[in-house]
Amino acid sequence: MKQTKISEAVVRRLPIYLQVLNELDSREIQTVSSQELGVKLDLNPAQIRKDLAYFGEFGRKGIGYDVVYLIEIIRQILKVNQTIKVALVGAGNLGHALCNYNKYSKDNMKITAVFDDHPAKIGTNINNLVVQPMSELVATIAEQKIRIGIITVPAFEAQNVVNQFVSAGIEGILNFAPAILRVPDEVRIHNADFTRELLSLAYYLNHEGEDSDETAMD
Amino acid sequence: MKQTKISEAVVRRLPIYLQVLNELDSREIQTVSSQELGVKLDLNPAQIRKDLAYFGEFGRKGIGYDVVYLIEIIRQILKVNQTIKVALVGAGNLGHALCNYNKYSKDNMKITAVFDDHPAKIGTNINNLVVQPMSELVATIAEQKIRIGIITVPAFEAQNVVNQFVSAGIEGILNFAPAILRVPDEVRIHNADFTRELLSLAYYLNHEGEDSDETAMD
DNA sequence: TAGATTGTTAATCGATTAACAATC
DNA sequence: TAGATTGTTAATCGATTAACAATC
Repeated sequence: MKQTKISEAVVRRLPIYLQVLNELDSREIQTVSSQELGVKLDLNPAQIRKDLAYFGEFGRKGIGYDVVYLIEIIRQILKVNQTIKVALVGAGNLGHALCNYNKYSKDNMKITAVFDDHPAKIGTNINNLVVQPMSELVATIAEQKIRIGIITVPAFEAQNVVNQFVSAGIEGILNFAPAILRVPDEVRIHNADFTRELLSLAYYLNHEGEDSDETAMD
Repeated sequence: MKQTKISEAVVRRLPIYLQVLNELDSREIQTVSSQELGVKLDLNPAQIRKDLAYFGEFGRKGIGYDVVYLIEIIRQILKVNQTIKVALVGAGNLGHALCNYNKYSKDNMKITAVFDDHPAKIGTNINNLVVQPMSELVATIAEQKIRIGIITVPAFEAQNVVNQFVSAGIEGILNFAPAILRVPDEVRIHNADFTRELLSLAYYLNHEGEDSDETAMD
């Protein structure tokens, strides 16, 4: 697998490819061209071919890509061909929601440890997992060799959880709290704060009638 | 407010600026420079200045930006200076979690209508809102003049909800279902599917020990 | 063979960064 | 006045797209 320097834009498209491919596979479609993928995803076919070509030659000229094979390849690239264990801190509604996703997910990412420091939560059951106190975080993460952590606590507690994750050796964090968090350079953090998404969505609402102009302009 | 063509990258940074500014404001800091914002957000100060300059001149040379004033300006740009009503479909755990965010949010985006077609859910209460059946979606959205919709149903039901949102005249959709959805050109859809985030995070895990090389290479 | 489609190079497009005059 | 910082132009960098030889 040749590996130069892959841009973040490329990496962010890989899970999307995986999603369509899974869909195609469940409909028992065996082969797909970059052209067809492009239509489905509103992407330029050349971009799709180029993205994949960073990692190797997976297609067949004149034919396209084998769906099952490409799924396997992208899983390998994303390192989710084996089960990846994930820890979650914050056993509220959102934490529950994410744990439940587990059951239906086709991906090999499983939440295998849940933590919360609220006494009422500790010891309760979420989807077959017992909620553990934060004091057990470091030991459990080490024991299970967990490398990814999810934060679903309120904003004011988020930085504290980040720090504990970092001490525990977590390498990647998915943060749902609406807060700006500091991590050391070697730890990666992705923000899934939905208020950001909502706010940027609001920007695109046209203000019709604002100056008595009803035309939808581009 | 001068308005050329604003790139999506710029729009996506505005909510982040708003977040830091709110934080600064709550700490009663009155003025901030692009330099300081850059440090906090790991962004180039020139980029921050340029982003803001697309919309007007809001800073003072030699001084920086007035925090309160800039918050107001960005709210105006994002069109969240008045309350924006949002509809949500899918009263499961995730739907509950998002409704609860409402209470604490400093943003002016409020979920004011919740829908679900599961008989056990209809009529129940979430955070002072009564869950309505889907049959009432069009009427309620028209009545409340709702323009943004959130989807928190399972993947296989998501496209159906999209279609109903579109018929109801919704202009922007925030989708949490792990599905690829089709919308007409005039409707905007943002995906908040957390599995995508998790998968791209997995890519960045180094594979130490894989070829007996423990060095963390950049 | 003719048609389709890949992988890849070159061209284009757009976004980020550097630099600096203006000015608080 | 000297120091700081903006708004903006020009330079750089990187990502997307077009084009096409190779080949199934």
